[in-house]
Amino acid sequence: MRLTNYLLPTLKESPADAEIASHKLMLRAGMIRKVAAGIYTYLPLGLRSVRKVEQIVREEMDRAGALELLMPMVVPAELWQESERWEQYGKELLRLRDRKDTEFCLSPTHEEVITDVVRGTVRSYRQLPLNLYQIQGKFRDEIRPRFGLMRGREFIMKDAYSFDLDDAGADSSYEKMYQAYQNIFKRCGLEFRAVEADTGNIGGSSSHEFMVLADSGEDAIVSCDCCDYAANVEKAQIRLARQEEPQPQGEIAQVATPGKKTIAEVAQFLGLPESRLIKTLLVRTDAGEQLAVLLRGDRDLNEIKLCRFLDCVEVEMVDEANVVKMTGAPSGFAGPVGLDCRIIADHEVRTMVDCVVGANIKDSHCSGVNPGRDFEVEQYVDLRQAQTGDGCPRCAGTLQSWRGIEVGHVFKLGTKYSQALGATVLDRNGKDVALVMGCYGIGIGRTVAAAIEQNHDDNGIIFPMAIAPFQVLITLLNPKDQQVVKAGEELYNQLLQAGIEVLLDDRDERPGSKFKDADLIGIPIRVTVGNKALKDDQFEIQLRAVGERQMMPTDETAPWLIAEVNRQLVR
RNA sequence: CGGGGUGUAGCGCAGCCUGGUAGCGCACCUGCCUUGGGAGCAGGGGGUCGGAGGUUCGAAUCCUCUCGCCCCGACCA
Repeated sequence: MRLTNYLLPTLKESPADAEIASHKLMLRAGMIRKVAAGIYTYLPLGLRSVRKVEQIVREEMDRAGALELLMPMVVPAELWQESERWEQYGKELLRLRDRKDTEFCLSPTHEEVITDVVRGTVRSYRQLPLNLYQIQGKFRDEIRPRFGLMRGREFIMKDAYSFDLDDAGADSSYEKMYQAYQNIFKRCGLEFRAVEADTGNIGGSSSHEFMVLADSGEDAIVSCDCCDYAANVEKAQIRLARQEEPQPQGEIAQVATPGKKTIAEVAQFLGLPESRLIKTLLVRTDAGEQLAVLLRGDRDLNEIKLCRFLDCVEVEMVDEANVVKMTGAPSGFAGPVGLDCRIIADHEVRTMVDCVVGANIKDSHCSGVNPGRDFEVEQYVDLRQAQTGDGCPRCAGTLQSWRGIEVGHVFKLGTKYSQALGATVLDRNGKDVALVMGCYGIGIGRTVAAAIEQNHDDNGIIFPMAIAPFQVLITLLNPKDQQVVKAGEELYNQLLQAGIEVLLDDRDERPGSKFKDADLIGIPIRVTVGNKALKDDQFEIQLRAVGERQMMPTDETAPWLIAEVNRQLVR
């Protein structure tokens, strides 16, 4: 492709509403343009990267035995009513009516549609296993779209759905997808982790998220430094520290802590580490129960673990009026001693000795407090958020925490949708059996964004070869110099014939602008054709990731480039 | 949804407080000049100042409403 025939609207400055590197760079490099909040046009350069990821996904899905199909984006309400998600899904589901006033939605995911297809086409266990996928635009009316393609409302997703006769078959389908995902993200040149994930309120068994490691990631994950345990912090378990029988020393005593309401304030005021305090959280479940949750002062509550333990969908902090009602004091001074409600605590609290808790009296805390002696805990549970330094639940190793961008998710669905929609087959015995399903998603645009997040510098993007919009960029320094044009075009044609994706910068611009654009758009290999080097029959080669320039005889350049492109693809 | 902010040329911004016929940089067009890291000079095009209503002789500026966009939001006793 010649740049003079291309649309490459690069920007010197980043638009004010872009926050993170990938968003800024994709806008500046002319890959995307915003149309509305969370809705983007993919410009030619951006689309090429998107297509690269799609193609890798397609190849690996096909290799894993999945079949591509394409479902509609506009889906009748009645399908969603059958699964009862029409009511459950909430505002993320964009609903609309046609001219006959029939209700539809823009489908944010396709369990209903695919299940409908399968129930109408698959009758026998002999047709299983089946794994169907599509690569399609999805719409979710996110509360807060942000970070460009990272969290858009409209986005491109690969979603796959597997159907098996039984759990063993479903496990095998899941394993295949897990492996395919490993291949896909490896081929994309990403540094990632597959982590155990919370299954959310869909319930069901296992689930893994594929996380690209990046500081700007919206998810927190932990991984073990010894074994391969890795999990989303929402899910991460923590090895129990060895417990010695606590030996209470002190006597309980009320201390004045005027106006000191937070853990940090109280700890500082009393000159104690936060770990000597017990944090007393008063929460209310969605069923209306109010209870106290205790944690070591320097720990954070993992609300998902709490919900799972309490068997509820969400909990909220009790409001000020009810804090007063429960404790007799304003918020900031709640403690477990003498508290008249159910009390549960994180395991760690059991080992704490002579600690400080709220006194349930305004401007007062109690010191010398000991669990078991001074108050009763109904149950000790794993409730805290895992963090760096915590023990691995699988081995003697230590957990390390990271930020991650969720680019893929594999999930065992069970029979939720097949039962709701009546997707059954006859088994060997001629008996009707509900299909066991799995679903598997990959955010295509997000994968491109994550790759940029992970591969950029101050000057711009540094694309991994596999998803670069072009593999080689040839910059003609003096496009009016016939020698330069001739040599450059010859190389260009050689590369094209070899199937290399090459972009020829034949614009009549100053060298500086061309180099800046080249760095910005991040094509992995750059060849500079200038009249000086050409006098010695040489081109200049520069790898975007490395930066150093090297001279190369013109007749050796094409073969070298072809080899280098392939070398970087295999990696 | 709550809190905060913002909306002026394609992009980045000033002007608003203190009302008086809209400006800067980049980009774009023409010409000259220049050509190894976003050159220079000269000329030029482009704006219903997000929208509606109001106050006023006069509104980008003040008031009311409205829409868009951005940021933060269980953080904890």
